[in-house]
Amino acid sequence: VAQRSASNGRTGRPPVTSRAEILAAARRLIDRDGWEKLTVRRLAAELGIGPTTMYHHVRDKEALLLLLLNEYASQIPQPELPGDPKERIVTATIAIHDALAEWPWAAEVLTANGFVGLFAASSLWPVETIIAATVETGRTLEQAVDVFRNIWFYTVGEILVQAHSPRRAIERDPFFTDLDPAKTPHLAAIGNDWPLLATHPNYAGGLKSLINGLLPD
Amino acid sequence: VAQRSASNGRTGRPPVTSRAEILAAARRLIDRDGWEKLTVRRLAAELGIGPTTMYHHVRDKEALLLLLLNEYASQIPQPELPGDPKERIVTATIAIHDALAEWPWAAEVLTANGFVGLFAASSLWPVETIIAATVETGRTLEQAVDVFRNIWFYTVGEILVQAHSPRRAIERDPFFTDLDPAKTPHLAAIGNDWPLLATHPNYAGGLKSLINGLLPD
DNA sequence: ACCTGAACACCGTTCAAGT
DNA sequence: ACCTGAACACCGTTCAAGT
Repeated sequence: VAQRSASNGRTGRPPVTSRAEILAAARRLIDRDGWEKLTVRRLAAELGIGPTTMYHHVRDKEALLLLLLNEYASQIPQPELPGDPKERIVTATIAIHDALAEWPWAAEVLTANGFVGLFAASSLWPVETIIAATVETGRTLEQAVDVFRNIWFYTVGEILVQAHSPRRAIERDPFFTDLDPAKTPHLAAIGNDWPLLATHPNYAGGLKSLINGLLPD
Repeated sequence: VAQRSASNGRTGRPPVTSRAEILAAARRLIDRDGWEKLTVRRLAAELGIGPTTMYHHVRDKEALLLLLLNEYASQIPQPELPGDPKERIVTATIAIHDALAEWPWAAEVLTANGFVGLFAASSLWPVETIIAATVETGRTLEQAVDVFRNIWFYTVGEILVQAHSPRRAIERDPFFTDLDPAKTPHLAAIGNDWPLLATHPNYAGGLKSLINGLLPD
C-alpha cells in the first residue's frame, strides 16, 4: 500500500488505517463488548494504532457514531411493500423498528443528534415510503411530515424504553408494593404483577393503533 | 447544629451537608449551567464540600438522579380531571408531558433507568389516572397497562427527540439537498423546507390520535 | 459519624514533534 | 501526508486517614 501510494504521486508517511477499518473495528467492539465500551482509546487499541490517530480519519467521536449509524441504516433491507398505503406504512416502519431494536444504541445516537436530517440518502427509503403513502391517502405534504414524526416519536420511545428495561421481570422484587389503595387502587391491585403485564411487547399492535388514529378512513 | 447533634446523643464529626442540600444544589446547577454540567465534582464545588462527601449521603450518581427525578415528579400539580375517560387520559398525560418537557433531562433519566417502577408513590397519580380511565372504558387491567405503555412510548419519544432537535431551523442549511428525485421524490420536493414543516410541535394532537387509535369507541 | 485528599482507572481532544 | 505520545482538562468512585 505504501509503495502504491508513492507511485501514486502521494508523499509522506503511509497510512496505518482507514475510515473503513475504523468503522469495522467500532462495530466489532460494540458487538463484542457492548455499546458503552466504544471509546476512542479502546477503538485505537482494537486497531493497534495510537489513541489519537482516529482524528486524522474522522472529525470526532460524534461524527464516528453518525458514520456508524448510516452504515448500519443503509443495510436495512427494503421489504416487499404492500399496495395499501396504511399497510405500507406499517411494513416500512416495522422494518426500521426491528433494525433499530437489534441495535438499540443506534436509536440512542439518533435521538442524541436531533433528527432524521442526519440520515444519509441511502437510509431514507422508509421516510420516503411513509410520506408518499400518507400523501396517497389524500393528505398534504405538511400533514404527511406530521404523520411521519408521530410515528417516529412512538418508535424511538418504544426502542429506548425497551432497551433500558430490565430483561428479567424479577430484578426489582418489591414493585408497586406498599402503595396506598385509597390513592392508587389500580396500581395497588396490580402490585408485583406490573412487570408481567408490561413485559410482553406488542410494538406492531400499538403502531397500528397509532396509524389508525392518525389516518382515520 | 453541631451542638444540637452533641446534645442529641450523637457523636463524631458534625455533618457539613445533607441529602436535601445536595438535591437543592443539584437542581440549582442544572437550572443554571445545564444538565450536562451536573457532575459529582461540580456539585461538591457548588456546595463547598469535598468531592467525595456526597457518597455519605447518596449511594452514587444514579441514585442522585433518581432522587432528583422523584422530587421533581412529585411536584407536578394534579390538574382538574374531566369526567370523560378519554379526555381524562389526555389531560393527565399532557400534565406529565409538559412537566417533563420543561426538564428534558428528567425524561432521559427515566429512559436510562428502565421504567415507571422507579417512580416514587408520590408521582404515580398520572399512571393511576390513565389505568383507571382505561378500565372505565370497559378494558381489562392488562389492556389498560398496555394503553399506558403505548402512551408512555409516544411521550418519551416526543420529549427526547424534541429536546435534541436543533432550536433554530437554520442550523443545518443543506438539508435534503442533492437527493435523487427518482428514488425519494417527496423528500427531494420537501428539501430545505423539512425543518419548517417539522418544527411546529403538536404533541396534544398526536396524543389524541394515538388515544383514539388505542381506544376506539 | 462524618468528612477529606490522594489515588485509581478511566474519558475526549489538541498539538508539537517525528517519519 | 500521516502518525505518535505527552499533555490538558476533565470524569465517577474507593479508601485510608483524620476530626
